[in-house]
Amino acid sequence: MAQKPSIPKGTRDFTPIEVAKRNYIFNTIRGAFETFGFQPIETPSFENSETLMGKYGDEGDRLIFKILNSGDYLSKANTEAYNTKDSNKLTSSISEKALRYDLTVPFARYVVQHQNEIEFPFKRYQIQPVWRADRPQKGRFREFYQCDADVVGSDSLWQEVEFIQLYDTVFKALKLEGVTIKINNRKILSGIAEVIGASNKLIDFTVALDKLDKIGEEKVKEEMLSKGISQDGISKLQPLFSLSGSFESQMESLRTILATSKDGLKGIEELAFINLAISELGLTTATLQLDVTLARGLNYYTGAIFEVSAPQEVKIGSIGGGGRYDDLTGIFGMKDMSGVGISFGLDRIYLVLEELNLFPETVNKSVEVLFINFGDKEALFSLKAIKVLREAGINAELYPEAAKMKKQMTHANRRNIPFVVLVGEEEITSSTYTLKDMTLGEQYKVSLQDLISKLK
RNA sequence: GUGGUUGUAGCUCAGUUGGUUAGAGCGCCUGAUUGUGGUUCAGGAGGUCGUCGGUUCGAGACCGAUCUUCCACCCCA
Repeated sequence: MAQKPSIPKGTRDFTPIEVAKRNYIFNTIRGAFETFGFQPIETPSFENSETLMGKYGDEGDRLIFKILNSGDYLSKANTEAYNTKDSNKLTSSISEKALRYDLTVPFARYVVQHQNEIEFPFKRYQIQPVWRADRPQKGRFREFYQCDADVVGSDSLWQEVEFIQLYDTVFKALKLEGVTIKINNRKILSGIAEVIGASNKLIDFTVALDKLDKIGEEKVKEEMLSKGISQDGISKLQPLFSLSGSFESQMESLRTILATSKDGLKGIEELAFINLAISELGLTTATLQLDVTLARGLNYYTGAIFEVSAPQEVKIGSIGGGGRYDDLTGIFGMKDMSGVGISFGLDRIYLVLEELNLFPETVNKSVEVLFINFGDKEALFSLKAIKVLREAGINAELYPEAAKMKKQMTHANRRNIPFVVLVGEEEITSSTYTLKDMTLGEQYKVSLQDLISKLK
C-alpha cells in the first residue's frame, strides 16, 4: 500500500453525480429506443477472438484488447512466431478471447446464432461498454459506452428514415440543439470511384476524401495521388470539391457527375427517398445534411452512412454514427440479411451536455428529505414516519447518528437534500413534524398527512 | 503504433538564472451558535513537489526512465 493506487490509462471512476448524469442520458436514449419499438439484448464483454478479428480492418485488429490464455499459455505458443518475435502470429496462439470492440459485430453473431428464435425484422438495442486499445484524448477513452439500435431483416429505406427521426427524438429530449445529422451513401462513393477509374482503391479513396474539411483540397489530392489514384481521375473529381448548397442542389450536381454509374445513381435515388420523407415529416432540433465526403470507417456499410456532429461550438468529434450493411451476417455464414443501425456515443454526449450546461438540476437530487436524529427515542419515531413516506414513494432517510445538529444540517446541505424534518421531544408530544425547506430556509410544523402531500 | 505536451495542498494555480522552514485563492476542520445548513467573524489542519534513478556542496526547478493528462498523426464513439 506504499504506492498510490491508480487505474489504467483511458479508464475512469465515476462519482455519484457523474453516474446520475450518465443515467440521465442512458434513460433518455433507452426511452427513445423503446418508443420506436426496439428490444434490448446484451452480449458478453468478451468474445472468441475469431469473432472479432478481421472485422474492423488491420487498424481495428491492432486496437482490439486481447485476453491472454489462462494457465501455462507459453507451452502452447507458436514457437516459430515466438522465436522470430512475430507478435501478430504469436497472438493467436496465446490468446483465444478478446474484449468487445463494438456492438455491431457481436450483434451480427447473435443474430446468426439465434436465427431460429428471432422474429424478423428484428429491432434490437444494446447499451454496453466497449474497449479499444487506442491512445486516449479528450472524448476518446479505452473503455466507453455505446448505445446502439439496429434493425435486421428489412431492406426498406423507411428504416433509415426512422433512424433519422430517432436521432432527432433523442437530441430533442436531451435539449441539445444544433446537432447535424450527416448522411451519405456508400453507393455514391463507389460510383465516384468507378467514374474516376479507382474502383479497386475505394477504401483509400474514401479515407482521403473524408479528410477534406480537415486538411483541405490540395492535401486530399496529394494523398489520393500517393495512393495510386491517377491524375486524370483526380481532375474528374473537381466538381465534387466545390459541391455546396442545399441537399437538393448537391444531389443535382451529383447526378451529373455520376451519370454513367448505375451504382452511383442508385445511391442518389436512395438519398432522395430519405430526404423527401424527412422533409415531409420534419425534424425538431437536428438538421439533416448531405455530406459526400462522409466516409467514416466501417468497411461493411453498403448503403446509407450516418454521422452525427455535436453543435459547432463544442470541439469534439462525432457523437454518433451508423449506416446500412447489406450483408453483415454474411461473415458468420448467414446470407442476404440486411441490417441498418445507429450508435450514440454516451461518453461524448456527456462531455457535450456538460460543456453546454444542459444537465437538469434535478439529476443531483438523491433523497427528498432527511430526518434529523436527536436520539434513539426520536429516531424510532422518525423511522415510523419515514416508513410511511417511503411507502408513498418518497425517498427519505434518517441521519444514522445523534450527531450535532450543525453536522446533520451541513450533511443535508452538501448532499443537496431539499427538505429536512426535525422531530424532537416537543414534536413527539404534539405529534407534529417540523419541516424545513433548505432552499428557502423556511420551516413550519405539519402533520404526517401534510408532510406526505408537501413532499410528493 | 509514431511525434509532442502536462503533472506542486481536496480543487484551480503561483514558485524569478538551481540556494534557508514550498505559497495564494477556494474548499476542509474547530469555535462564536448545546434545536438549525447555505451568509459573516476568529482560529486551525493539510504537500514523499506524479514515481524511480542521475548531475550537484545544494534539485520543485537541470538530465534520463516510467506512469498519467492533453494534442497532432493513424483511426474512431
